[in-house]
Amino acid sequence: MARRKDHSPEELEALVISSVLEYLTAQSANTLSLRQIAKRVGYSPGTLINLFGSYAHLLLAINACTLDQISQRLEKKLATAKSVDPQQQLLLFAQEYLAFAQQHTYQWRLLFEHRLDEEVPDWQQNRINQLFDLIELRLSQLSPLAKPNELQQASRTIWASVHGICMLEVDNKIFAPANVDGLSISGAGMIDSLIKHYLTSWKIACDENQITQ
Amino acid sequence: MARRKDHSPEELEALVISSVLEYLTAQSANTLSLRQIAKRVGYSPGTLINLFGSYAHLLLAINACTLDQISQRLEKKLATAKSVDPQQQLLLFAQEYLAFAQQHTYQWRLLFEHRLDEEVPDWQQNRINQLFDLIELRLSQLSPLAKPNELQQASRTIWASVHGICMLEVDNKIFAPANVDGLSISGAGMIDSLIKHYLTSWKIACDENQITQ
DNA sequence: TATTATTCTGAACAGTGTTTAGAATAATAG
DNA sequence: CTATTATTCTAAACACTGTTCAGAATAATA
Repeated sequence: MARRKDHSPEELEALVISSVLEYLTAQSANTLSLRQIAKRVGYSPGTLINLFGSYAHLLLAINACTLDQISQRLEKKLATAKSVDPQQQLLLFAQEYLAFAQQHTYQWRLLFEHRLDEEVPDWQQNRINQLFDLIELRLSQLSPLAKPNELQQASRTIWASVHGICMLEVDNKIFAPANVDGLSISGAGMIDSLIKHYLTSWKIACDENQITQ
Repeated sequence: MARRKDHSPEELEALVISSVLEYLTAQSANTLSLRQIAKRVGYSPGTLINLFGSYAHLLLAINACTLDQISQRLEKKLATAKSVDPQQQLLLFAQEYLAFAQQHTYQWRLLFEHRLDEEVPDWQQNRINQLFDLIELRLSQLSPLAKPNELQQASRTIWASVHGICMLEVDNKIFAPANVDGLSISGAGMIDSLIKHYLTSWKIACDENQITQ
């Protein structure tokens, strides 16, 4: 038994990825398995290992795809808001990130649940750094005299915070449907609050810091 | 083979938990298994399942323990800082949370990596709500006229953000040792930045909101 | 002492990711 | 056109996983 060549390696990889992405629209990645995926696309487990290297690397390929999708959406969002002020842009940025997490919950979770034992691959770190750059650019517009390390710290702080809010939101969506006790606190509202308050104070502090020197 | 009764159920449970916690000081929970734990404590896998219900519930028992440890540390920290102002207390609170995450990295990660398919158990939600209450109390001292939903939103926003920063810190610690490119951004610095800027602006906004009504 | 109840385990089961010998086909050479 | 080489793929085996359960070994009780 062998040598079917129904699909080229590239086609098969695309087939696998789209099959997994479809699965992740309805179910968590930890109910998934290599054998299951193999059955789904009509190939043997060994074939998928030949193609991706291992099951862990297959999932990594999914994550690469996810990271691309996120980058694309965020940059597209910013492109439609070139005329609004930097703070508003950062808010749109964060809200778009939250929207992706809400719309592709299981896919988004996989991106952070699945860690290799090795270091984070370069391409992944590059993608992430690219996103940080987008944030830093807006921060420097907001406070033109801010020092590089101030920009770096602020961008990291904001991104980590936004990410934390998204995690809380996504977890609650799955495990605690509709916070019943009185008012429900939405992720969007929290992001609003975070960006607004953090940035207004940060801007003032940066400007003051500049004056005193 | 059977009926040893070397340990009472409570003793065995404690033995298992301490054994796992020790393991987690050096290695991640996803390199662990029920059979491995069973071998480690000298009982059969079935015995541990009889005791905890399932492997997932065994890990849940670990997480219960972790949540207790965290609560205890945070409350102890606050007890030693009764005279400092609320904002400083919140800062200490967050820094202590970060410190725990840094000192018990794998144990802390397990708390969030391991999700049951069922809802979050009541006792876990209660523990978490208790921590939120500690935050809300300080926020209400900081801005005595803030409305309940303002307090709730601010406490959630702060906690989610602090948590996000801790995640970033802990991931980098494992996967990207010592950010090489120029200055390294510390989690402690980010938490400082977050708490300071968010709270100063939040307090002002709450007070202004009160005046206009 | 005989009986009942409890505690525990070994073996089996269905599942997992991964390795590998070799079958089946395609591409190439003579 | 045939023979050889190269490629593609899979089935079977391996070592693991969590979980179930009949039944052995002991404790408690009658």
